This record gives sequence, structure tokens and C-alpha cells, in this order.
Amino acid sequence: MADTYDFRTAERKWQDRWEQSKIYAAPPADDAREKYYTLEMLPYPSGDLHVGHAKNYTLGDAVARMMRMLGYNVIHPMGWDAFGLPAENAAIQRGADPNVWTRENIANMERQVRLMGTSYDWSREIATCDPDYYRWNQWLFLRLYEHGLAYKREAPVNWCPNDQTVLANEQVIDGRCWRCDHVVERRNLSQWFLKITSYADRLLDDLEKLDGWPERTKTMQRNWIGRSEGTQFSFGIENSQSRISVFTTRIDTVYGATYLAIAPEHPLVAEIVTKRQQNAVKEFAESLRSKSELERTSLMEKAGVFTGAFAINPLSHERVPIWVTNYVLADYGTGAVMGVPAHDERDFDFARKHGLPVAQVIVPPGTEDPEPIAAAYVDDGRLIASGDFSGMSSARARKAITQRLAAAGLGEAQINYRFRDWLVSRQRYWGTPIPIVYCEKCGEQAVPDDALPVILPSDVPITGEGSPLARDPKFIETACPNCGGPARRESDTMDTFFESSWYYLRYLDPHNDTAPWNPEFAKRWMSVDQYIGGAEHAVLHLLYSRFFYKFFHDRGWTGESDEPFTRLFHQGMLLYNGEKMSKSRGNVVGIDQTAETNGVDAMRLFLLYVTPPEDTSDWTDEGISGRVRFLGRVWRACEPHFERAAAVDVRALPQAQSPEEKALVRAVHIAAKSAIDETLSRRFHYNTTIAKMDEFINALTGLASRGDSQAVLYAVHALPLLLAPFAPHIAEELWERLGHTQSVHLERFLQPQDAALAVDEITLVVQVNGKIRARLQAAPGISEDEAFERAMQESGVTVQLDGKEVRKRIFVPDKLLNIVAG
RNA sequence: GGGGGAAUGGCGGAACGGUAGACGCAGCCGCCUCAAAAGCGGCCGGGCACAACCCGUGUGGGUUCAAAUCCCACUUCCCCCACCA
Repeated sequence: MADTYDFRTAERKWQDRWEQSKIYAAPPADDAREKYYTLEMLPYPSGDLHVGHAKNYTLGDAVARMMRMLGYNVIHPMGWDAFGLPAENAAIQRGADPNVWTRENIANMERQVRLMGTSYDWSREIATCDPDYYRWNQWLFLRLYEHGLAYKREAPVNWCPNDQTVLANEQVIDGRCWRCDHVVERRNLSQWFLKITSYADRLLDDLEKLDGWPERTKTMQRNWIGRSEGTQFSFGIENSQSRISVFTTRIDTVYGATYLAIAPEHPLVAEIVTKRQQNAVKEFAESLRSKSELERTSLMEKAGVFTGAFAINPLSHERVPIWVTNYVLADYGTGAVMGVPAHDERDFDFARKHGLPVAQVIVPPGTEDPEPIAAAYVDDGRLIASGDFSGMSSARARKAITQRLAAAGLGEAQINYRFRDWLVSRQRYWGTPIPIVYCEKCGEQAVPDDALPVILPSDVPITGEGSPLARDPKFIETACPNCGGPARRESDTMDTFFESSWYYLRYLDPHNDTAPWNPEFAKRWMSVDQYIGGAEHAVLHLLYSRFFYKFFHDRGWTGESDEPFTRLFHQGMLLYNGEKMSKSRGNVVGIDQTAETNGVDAMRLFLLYVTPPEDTSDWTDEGISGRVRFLGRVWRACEPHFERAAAVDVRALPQAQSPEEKALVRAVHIAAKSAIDETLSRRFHYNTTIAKMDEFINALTGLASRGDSQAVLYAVHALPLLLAPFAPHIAEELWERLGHTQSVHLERFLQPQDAALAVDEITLVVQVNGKIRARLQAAPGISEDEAFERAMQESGVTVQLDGKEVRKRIFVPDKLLNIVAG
């Protein structure tokens, strides 16, 4: 009776052995091979891994294993993004200790990551909630603070009433909290910000350098940064010494300004509003204050109230009314804009509603006189009724007008960015304490480096009401590092995106207790050669990390590049029977479950096979059973031949006799070539590679049942090398049965050879006027003349050519002959 | 409103401008079996006289000897950003 493959036993056995022999640890620094840093975005330890996680880690693992077998010095680490709200919510809901909850989850998920047969270097594992890790969070925060890149100020911020904390702009999705989906409110609060905007130009311009990034991700970052070039200038105010600054990208339309619109929060409102209008303006501002940004923008119509004050257009000297409106944002540009109804859609709407005049100052090129317009004309054109600038094109006028304003000291060319500084403080418990204290005498003080880490206290009551640390006197009350007098600690913690903005550097030097990492290690291993993770981080983690890395680079803490991730790959989602997996739906396919029923090799193959990795794919029970079948066929084809195949030298080509044998050897090399091409091209379409292994197994199954020719024995011996990156356990088991004592994962991948890939016979397609009329079997290298001669003997060809003159012949060697006739 | 991407059998998907539908799933037929499962072998876009031939990669044009592939317009879907002045 044949020995069958028991995947449960084999998978456990090999995982244990890999563990003991530590074969996946990155080799020492003096290793001469080219380095390759491959990384998957670190997971949040939420409890259990499901096959959706596995899709991501399987891809990363296949890449790591391929690169290792192709001779690179691969570093492939793993860790835990362990701070965050779910742990705290568990505390609120069922009294769990966030630390214990998180540690238990990490232990369970780490077990599951190992269960997937992944090849991580566990000696580099990190958890961001370790004091050994967040100490360096604090240290890095202080470096940013020293350079003026971390600052506290009062500003209108996003407040999630459910999570009881502020949020960064990047964490507000459609006006709602990214975690709990509650509508976010605007509040004026004093908060910590990181000055990411001071890197705006580099973050934008350097996207050009990132050839290995998906275009859509770069576009998203460009849009998010939102660079816009224009002119900032000021209007005088009637009966006042103050001036109102406005920003516009369309200074060419300035003679068409018929009013000025300012945000209700604008500091000048109180000063300029007339007595008569005071109550109306106040009421209007009040009515907006309680509204969320979501309501204030998309849901509300344009509205506004006249302040009673007038501004003077610095160019036309016209007197225009100043209105407070709901459509001007307080924190973009100057918080005030000129209203040009004729040439801006929003202004047009607003003017029509409030009976403000529409003054046309731009006409389409080629037009002389303005015709009455029913909608704003927003394109460039030619200026009219614009003083000296009349007749100019929009583009020329923008330069000329800006110059005139600058000469008069009233304005200048200005670049504005849509994105804002990164709000990093959170009124939550389970995060890194911000290392700042407030002294009654000395004010805001940094905690000295040698007093780090500021330990996050345990045994703090977590109720979900207000900031837990703020209520803990043992934590709050401290001594001023400067004068020693009484002081209070900052009670806010850091946004968890702070930790994940630099973790890839800590992996390189995870046990360093004098620095977050040794720059020498960064010089050796950075940048990350292949980063794999979801597209949802396009403007969050990926933008923050680029900002941090540029800061590190400017300090000399990195290698030459100032970009952390050279190449980026977004894997697609995984559905289950066409539906999103979720606990609430109860349709989650767990790792433990599928490892038990199908085996993790089958799972890995299925995840790589079902679609290209960037596409959304669908887990189905039928689909996975196809891969289980495949592995069964692999074993049954090989099992009878282990003994004789053991003697085969797999690095030398076998003597293949029959066409079937040659085709089998060829199939081996086609599959090997596909695996290598998909890896080095970074396309990672291993679905096609595995399809070629299917073809190979189909060929082998037929031949292997009929004897043990050299070709069959060769194929059996080559198979584990091909399977190793994708189905690492069965590959190892086969390799052992073939008499090897060293792991197959330490072997070099099978090198495709031209001799094996060559064919004896090709099919030459014969077309007449581009339509296929015959196929010729021929030796490779058949000449055009010979092909033509043979084609003319094919009835399918001659029938089509009947009575026609051959005008032209297109010949693609070994592929096609197209006879053009007419 | 702005931007990015996609569209191929019943399904997932293959296809350097050169044999469309590889490979798998589902389905159908056969072998094996007392039977079933498993396994093994075969069929599997549509039309037809089942051979020849014709049609066929969202729609309509174009470039080319040749288009799923390149270009233009349109339709539908997905994703991102959206009173950003």
C-alpha cells in the first residue's frame, strides 16, 4: 500500500524543525550577498488571524522565499502594532486589562502566523506597546520637538464623541471616524501637532522618484497634499486700519470680485462687524459651531450673513461688501476669499442666492463682448473690464497682476497645501505617553532623554469617559525637570500611527538600548526593497512614514535615500463566497480551521492562485479543494519514485527520449522560469506560475504511472525546488524523501535552461489577409520561402487566394506567416 | 465636480501587437467499484449541414498585414479625494 501524505503531521513536523534550526534568520552583516529587505505591514493584534490576513502574508512569504532561493540576503521581519483603541474598548466592555488582552492576542496570532508556514526572522520581533519600543517613540518625539516639528496649539480639530478623542484629518473618512464610523465634530482644543507640512514640497516632489509605487497611490498622495499655486493679497477695510488677506489661484479674475467671503471663525469678524449686523452674524456663527464638518460641507447649502462692513479692492478700488459664509474654511488659506460670481461656481451660487452682482471680466478666447451668462465661466480666457490688464490672457494677467500687487507691497505669489499638520495627541490610555511636563514656573518642558521611558501606568481605571491618564494623580503629578518644582505630566498619548512610522527601522536593530537603531544598520539594509500591504494606508501610514524618514535622513540616521519604501505593492481584498468576511456576519474563515481541514500548503497555493494578488479574490470551499487535489496528485505522482529519483542530479538535464518526456522536462523549466520572472519583475502573478505547475503535474501524472524514465525521475526531484516558495511543507517532505538532509529552503532555485526550454517542432500559423487559414508543423527556424511554399499546398490557403494576387508576405519566425492578397 | 483603475465562457482568470479562453472551479460523459467517495481518462464560447465555414474579448469609430492588447469617443462598474478659493 502506497504511503499517503498526511499534511497535518508533515506541516507540524516541518514548522517545528524550522523553529529549532532558525533557518530564516537574516545572516550576519558581513554576508557578501546582495541585501533584500521585504516587509509586510505589521498587523494589529486584534485576536485571530483569518485567511484574509493570510493572503497578505502568503504573498510576502513567497517573495521572501523566492528571493532567498535566488541567492539574496533576505531580511523578513514581523511584529505587532500593539497600541490602539480595541484593547481599550475591551477594557471598557468587559474589564480586561489592555496589556493582558494585547499580549494574549499577540501570543495567539504569532502562533497562527507560524502555523501558516511563514519564514520570518523571529529574533527581530517587536511589539510597539513594549516600553523598550515606545521609549524610542518618546525619544523621537523629543527630537521632532527640538527641531520645532512637534508643537502644541489650539485649533479647530476633529473630535469623535464615541471614541472620546481627537483624530487626524487622515483618520476622518467622509466626515466619520475611521474606527467607529461616528460623525466627527469640530472642536477648538489645544493639541499636539507634527509639522508634516514643512515637508510638503519634498513629500510631493519625491513621489517622482518612486517608480516602484502604484500610480494610483502616488496620485492619492498628490491629491491629499494638494499643492496649489496662486496669489495671496489683501483688501483694505473701510473705516479700519486692518486689512483682510485672501488667497486665490485666479488673480486674473480680481476685477470681477463683487464681495468678500470670510469664515465665521475668522479673527477679524468681531472687529469689523457693524452694530446693526452683530446679532445676525453671531447667530449665524452659533448655528454653525455645533455642526460637524460633514454637515457643514456636503449636506448644507451655501449660506451667509452680511457683516455690514465693506472692503476695498486694491486694484479696482471698488467697494465690496464683506459676508460671513459657511463655505469658506477657517483653516485653509487665509480663511477669507474674494467672491467672483462670474468665474467661480460656488461664488455664482452664493451671489444668486443673496442678490449680489455678477461682473464678467473674462471672456472665452476669440469673443469680443460678454454675453449674459447663466452659469459661471470658469475657464481661462481674455480679460475685459480689468483696467490696464484688459486684453491680456488669463495666464499672462496672473503674472502681471501678482507683480503689481507685490510692487505695491499688497501681496505675493503663494503656494498653499490642502493637507494640514498631523494631529498626534489622543485623549486615550493605551498608547505612548507624550514626554512633556508642564511646570507652573517654567512652562512646557521636555522630559530629559535619561528619564525615558515615561512609563504608561497599569491599574488605571478605564471607563470610556474622558482621558484615563488625566485622572491618575500618581501619573500626572511630577517634578519639573528644569527647576524641580511641582509640575504636571501631559496626559495625552500618541496616535498609534507614530509607532508605525518608523518600526521598519527598529527591526534592523531591535535590541539596541542606547538608540532607536544604529544608523550603520540603516545604511546596510534600508530602503525596504519590497513593501506589501493594503491600499487603505495610501495617505495615512505611507505618508507619515515618508515624512518621518525624511526627517531621519536629514539627521544622518539613514542611508543615502530619503525614501523608506522603494517598491510598494497593494494586495487586494479577500471575500468569502462574494461577501466581506466579518465577525458580525459570522463568515470568517480562520487559519486554524483551514489548516485543519485543508492544510496550509493548500491554503497558500489557493490564495496565490485564485487571482493576481492585487485583485479582490473570493475564498470558496470548492476553490480550496482544487488545491488540495493538486497536492494529492503531486504526492501520488512522486511517491513511487522517491528511491530511484534520489540518485538524480537535479542540476543536470536528463536524457529525454520521447516527445512526452521532452515536454515534461520542458514543463519543469517553464514553471521555474515563470516563478523567477514573476518575482524579479515584481508583478507577483504567481497565479500563472502555479497554473504552469498544474500543467507540469498533468504531464507528470501521465508519464509517472507508466514507468520511471530519466525524465520522470528528474521531474520528481525538481518538483520540491519549484514548490518550496509556495507550498513549503510538502516541498520539504519531498526533499527529505529524496534523501536530502539539508532543508530545501536553503537550496538555490532551479535555473531554467535554454536547452530544456527549446522545442523540436513549432506550429506556424498561416494567415491570409490576417485570418487564420492553416497551421503548419515545422522545425524551428523554418525559412520564409519554405513556409510560403508549404502554405501554398494547404487547401485552406489556396481556396482563399484563388484568383488573387499575392501582394505582400509578413513573416514572424517560428510564429506566423501572413499572406496579403487582393 | 476632480483624479485613478477596470470590463474576456456558467464562475475565477490566461494571452511580448501575431493560434483568444492556458490553468482551475462548476457541469457533462466514460473507466474503476456490488455501490458510493476518491482516483484516472475525455468533453466543455456561440451558430451551422457539427466538416468546411461564420460569429465572438462592454458599445461605436480609428491605426495596422494583423487589435482583447495601441489611439479617440461613449456606456457601466470599482476605488480615492471633494465647498481647498
